[in-house]
Amino acid sequence: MTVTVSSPAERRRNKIRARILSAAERVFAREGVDGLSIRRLAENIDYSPAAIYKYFKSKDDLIDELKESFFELILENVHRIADTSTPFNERARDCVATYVRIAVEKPYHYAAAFAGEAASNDLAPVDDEPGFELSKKGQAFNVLRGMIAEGVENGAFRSEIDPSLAAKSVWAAMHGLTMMIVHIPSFPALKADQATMSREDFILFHADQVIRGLEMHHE
Amino acid sequence: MTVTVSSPAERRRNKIRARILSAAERVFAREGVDGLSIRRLAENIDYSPAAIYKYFKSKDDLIDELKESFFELILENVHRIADTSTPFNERARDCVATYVRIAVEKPYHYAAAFAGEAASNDLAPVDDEPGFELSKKGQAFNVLRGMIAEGVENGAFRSEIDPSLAAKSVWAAMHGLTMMIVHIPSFPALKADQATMSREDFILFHADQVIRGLEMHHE
DNA sequence: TATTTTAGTGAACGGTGTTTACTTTCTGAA
DNA sequence: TTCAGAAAGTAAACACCGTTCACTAAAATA
Repeated sequence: MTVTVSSPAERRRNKIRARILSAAERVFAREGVDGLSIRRLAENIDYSPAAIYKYFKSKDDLIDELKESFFELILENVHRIADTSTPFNERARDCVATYVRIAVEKPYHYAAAFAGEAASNDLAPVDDEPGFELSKKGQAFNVLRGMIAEGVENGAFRSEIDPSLAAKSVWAAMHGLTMMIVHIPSFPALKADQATMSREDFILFHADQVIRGLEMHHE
Repeated sequence: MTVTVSSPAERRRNKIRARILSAAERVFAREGVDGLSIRRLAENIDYSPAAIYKYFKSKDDLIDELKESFFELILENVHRIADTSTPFNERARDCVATYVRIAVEKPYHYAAAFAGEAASNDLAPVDDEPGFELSKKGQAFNVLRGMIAEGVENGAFRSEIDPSLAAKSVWAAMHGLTMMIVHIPSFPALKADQATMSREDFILFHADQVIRGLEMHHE
């Protein structure tokens, strides 16, 4: 059925590319962007430093690929939860909590993804026209926006809420928690303030707090 | 009244230290950590690179001082607002909005302050015993916590709220917005999604949203 | 088989933070 | 005032970094 879409040469090339990426992934996950140098990487895979440049335009390019597949991982997990049929509030909370959880598991990836100047084409455009390649980050944003729109429609959230705007606010709030944990490994425990709540619980607490901001004020 | 607490030599030394810091501040504010190199800095003030090391232990040390005085600036401004007697909700909102506003004015400072591994003694201990030097960041946190405690006491916020915990959540939420703006200069406007709301308005919207999460749920 | 493309390399360029050994200048006590 | 010792300042080197370039060797193509 599938026509031979790749020559042997091409497959060999992709294999080496993948080997470079996987070696890079390994050291990047452990030591971050500063621990990952082209020269070290080349040494690891027994190539000369210059060889890397036959496969990647630059170090930044290489790292961009690591970040993109990291967000692919987040997106997969969030999607899996978003597509279940558990009660709405719980589902929404689990989605945002999962986002934070996975991000925190690879702190260097997450921090790097939100460092530097931003490519400007970085986050989500509103429409995903077919054929228009949307970044994984952008896709994740769209899942969130859809979820909030659902909440507004079914009456869980205040009716005057603009889902696009609210999604940005919610994203920012969860992004902040993630960055805090990434930056302060003991968070939410502080120095003289030993953990009154586990990190897991705090993530849920924060998610609840954020969603509460969207809810109707009834009772 | 004041005894001569500094010798001429000492004053001369401090002057040069200050000159180094101010030159560093200038280029750091414009070009960030990557634009600031010891060698460029030395050139700017007509010293040899090695001379810098007579005044600062390392480049990181130097930058830490820039960050600390940046947070001093934030703290001053937040304090000024926290100490007014405008209505509580408005005051709270203005505090957090001001935090974001000032941070966004010096994006490199803010980003650098929340990059890397965190010194662990970074954020706030709960008690400020006299004689214990609290970082400016820590002091800012304490202002926020006090504010939330006030809200709980006067019935504006839900009574079951733990001010310490809630302060961490609120901080995280505002931190996230700040990071978003710092990272995506056009935020909250996205690519195919042109500004439906100005940045100023969005900051207030987000602040409202966050505070709403703390409020009582009455009608 | 001859030719062109591709994979891979060693050496260099220009940059970085930092240390070391050295000289000069200033300062504080005898 | 002189003189020892501290402090200020430096040139040169060390050990890195990302990247480019001219080059060879190997593989693919015609």
